[in-house]
Amino acid sequence: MRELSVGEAARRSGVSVSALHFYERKGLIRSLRTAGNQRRYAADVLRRIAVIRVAQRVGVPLEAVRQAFGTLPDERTPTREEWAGMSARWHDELDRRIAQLVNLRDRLTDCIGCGCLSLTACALANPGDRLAEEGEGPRRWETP
Amino acid sequence: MRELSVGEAARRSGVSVSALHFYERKGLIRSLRTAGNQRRYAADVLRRIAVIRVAQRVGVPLEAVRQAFGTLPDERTPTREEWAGMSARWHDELDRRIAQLVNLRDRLTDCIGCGCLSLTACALANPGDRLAEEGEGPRRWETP
DNA sequence: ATGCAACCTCAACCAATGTTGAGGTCAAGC
DNA sequence: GCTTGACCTCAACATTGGTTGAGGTTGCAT
Repeated sequence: MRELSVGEAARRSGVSVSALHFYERKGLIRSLRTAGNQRRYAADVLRRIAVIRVAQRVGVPLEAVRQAFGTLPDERTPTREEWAGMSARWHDELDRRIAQLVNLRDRLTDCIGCGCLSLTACALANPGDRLAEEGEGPRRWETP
Repeated sequence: MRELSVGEAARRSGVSVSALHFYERKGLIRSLRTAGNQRRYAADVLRRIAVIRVAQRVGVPLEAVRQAFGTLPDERTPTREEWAGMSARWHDELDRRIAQLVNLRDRLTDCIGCGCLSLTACALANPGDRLAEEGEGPRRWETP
């Protein structure tokens, strides 16, 4: 079975049919059509959906994913190397998110220790504090 | 200055006045009113807002924060011990989120190694895989 | 006592991420 | 060749987390 119908893609990926329609409208995935106008997906759609799911777990908006997908070929199924490149970039993004959360956790520990949570001296509470704000996560992705 | 107006609270916390109104409507913060019906916040509102901001960074919905706040006294400003208890629970939540992301990152590394991202054998792509799904984040919070 | 910034409420709107339903078509097995 | 489940489009609705604006009031400084 070389091509997938929406229902098959939905079952295999774990997302709903309506979500697949939605992703297509948003330009995240692409389908060929049968003579009768039914969607047929190339196998790479499952990889794309997997990436979308990872993205959502780490809080990256779909629009940023769409842009990331922009680096992949449009008409051709991406090569393993092209996917590996994308995956490496995701790995870096996860590294940043993890570092951010660790930082946050450690600051929170400090705050418990000092009893200061949210007072003016506390980095967590003070949005002007560059150390607390470094990163800001998804924004890095949207404007790299 | 014992009590804060909305404008002051907004400036000190870094969130907008309209967001404060919104949090109040949602039951996350509480205000006293002057004779002329203007809001006056007790100092602990800044801690609450700080917690809200941390929550949003790690993807916890406001409703879950509201429930967490339910453990704090309603009429009285919480004691340091009560805040410390909440902070400790946040610390645990951050630990879980961090563990989850580390897990995800390492699985992604495997996928780069094997070139499998999103194929049926891949844990990231297979939602039925309990190892990949463990945690699921905020849900733990909503129904603890 | 007056002016003006800051405040009030309420309703409408926004964007992201989908879901639901109506009304109609396709395709595969009996 | 007919039935039945899967599919199509399009529009409306849902939820979260707010913002914006209209129309009116308060309170601090002069």
